[in-house]
Amino acid sequence: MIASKAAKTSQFIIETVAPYFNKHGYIGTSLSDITKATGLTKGAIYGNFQNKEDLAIKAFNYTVKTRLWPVIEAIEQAASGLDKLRAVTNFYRHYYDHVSDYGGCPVLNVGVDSMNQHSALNQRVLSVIGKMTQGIVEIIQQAQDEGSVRQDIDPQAYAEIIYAQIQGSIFLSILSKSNQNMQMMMDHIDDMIDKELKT
Amino acid sequence: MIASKAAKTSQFIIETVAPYFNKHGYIGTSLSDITKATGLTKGAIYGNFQNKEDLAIKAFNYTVKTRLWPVIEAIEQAASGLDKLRAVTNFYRHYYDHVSDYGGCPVLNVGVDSMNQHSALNQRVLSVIGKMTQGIVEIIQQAQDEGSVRQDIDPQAYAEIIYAQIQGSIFLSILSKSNQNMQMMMDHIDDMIDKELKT
DNA sequence: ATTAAACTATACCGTTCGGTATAATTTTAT
DNA sequence: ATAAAATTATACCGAACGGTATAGTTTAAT
Repeated sequence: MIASKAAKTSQFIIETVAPYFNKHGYIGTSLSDITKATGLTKGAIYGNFQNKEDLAIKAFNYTVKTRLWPVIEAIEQAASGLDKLRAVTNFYRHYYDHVSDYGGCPVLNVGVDSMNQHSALNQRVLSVIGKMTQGIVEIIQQAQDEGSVRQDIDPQAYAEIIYAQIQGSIFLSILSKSNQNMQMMMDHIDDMIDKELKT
Repeated sequence: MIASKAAKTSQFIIETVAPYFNKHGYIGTSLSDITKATGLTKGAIYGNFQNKEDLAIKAFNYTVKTRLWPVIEAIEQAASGLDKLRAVTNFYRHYYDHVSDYGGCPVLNVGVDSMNQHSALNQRVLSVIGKMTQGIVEIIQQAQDEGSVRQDIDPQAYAEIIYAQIQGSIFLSILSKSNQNMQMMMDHIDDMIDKELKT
């Protein structure tokens, strides 16, 4: 048994409802939406998941995996710290097309959706944000070790600035249904790296 | 009759439910939440508003008024274009404390909440974003007229960059329940004005 | 072929949803 | 004092909500 029937069904449910949760939020996604989208019955859903929140968390994890892992792969393929920074901005240059059909950015959507709750979803999105920021921190540190970024730069501070700039441009781009703002922001971040970070 | 009873009640309802809508979103705010918060009955609510959406829009407008008008007043009190730009960053330096008890930024919250719908609320938030951006455009143009900002700067492009940076830092600050990110970002925008925009 | 697992079909639970209706009461304006 | 306006109290509507239960059927593994 390489993959049990149940495991395959669970995966099918997750993949099917993930964009729905991303588009309409937790409350906005009803069980009838879920059964309608999957063509399965409530029995099948509750046979594979504890409850709605359990499914929502696994759907969020899957969305993060498919929408954000490509940037990690792009980073890994780059060798130098500076090239890794370029890989980040180049990834987000195409991010709008990467998530627009999917209902937008999962970090932004679930972040705002769970903003005033202390739910498991809220913890998960905070964890993702922390890991993304930490990833940028380590890239900047690597570039410093390689001597291509100034030593007096605070990696944590710049990582947070860069990630905030990315998320802000995501917000405006997706709301206005145009990748223009994202493109401009990525150019701006590239400029900032050249003018402020580089030795 | 300076203010009719109905007008006062309508205003009372709006002011009472506005933070609730801001915190929990449109679907997340039920009519029983509304009656419970106001101490009024459904009859009173539907006597003063057409329906739930009508109330939600008026609550959003009120929230925008109280949370965002202060920045407009601060801008008006500044004389030069450069001082007006400083007024913007100084306003957002205190924005976290200004909105944290209120459930966060109305533009961000309603923007994401209505992102995948073409509702009246979505149109309203797009309009607010357009006006905020246009306001920054005109400030940059004024500074250019005054000779304090370079002529080759594109006001529209920089206004959008600045507003995206602001919204991104709002997102991260409110999610992490700390104004640190906002403070850093406002410093960064001030630096950018000094180094890139100034003549 | 047999057994266990997976899923369907269906009915149901109590609760809440947004919204309507209406009579009775209170408040306001004149 | 009176009429008009505003609000309460209350019951109700059909629909949907998340979740549970169970008998029957299909599918998969051995």
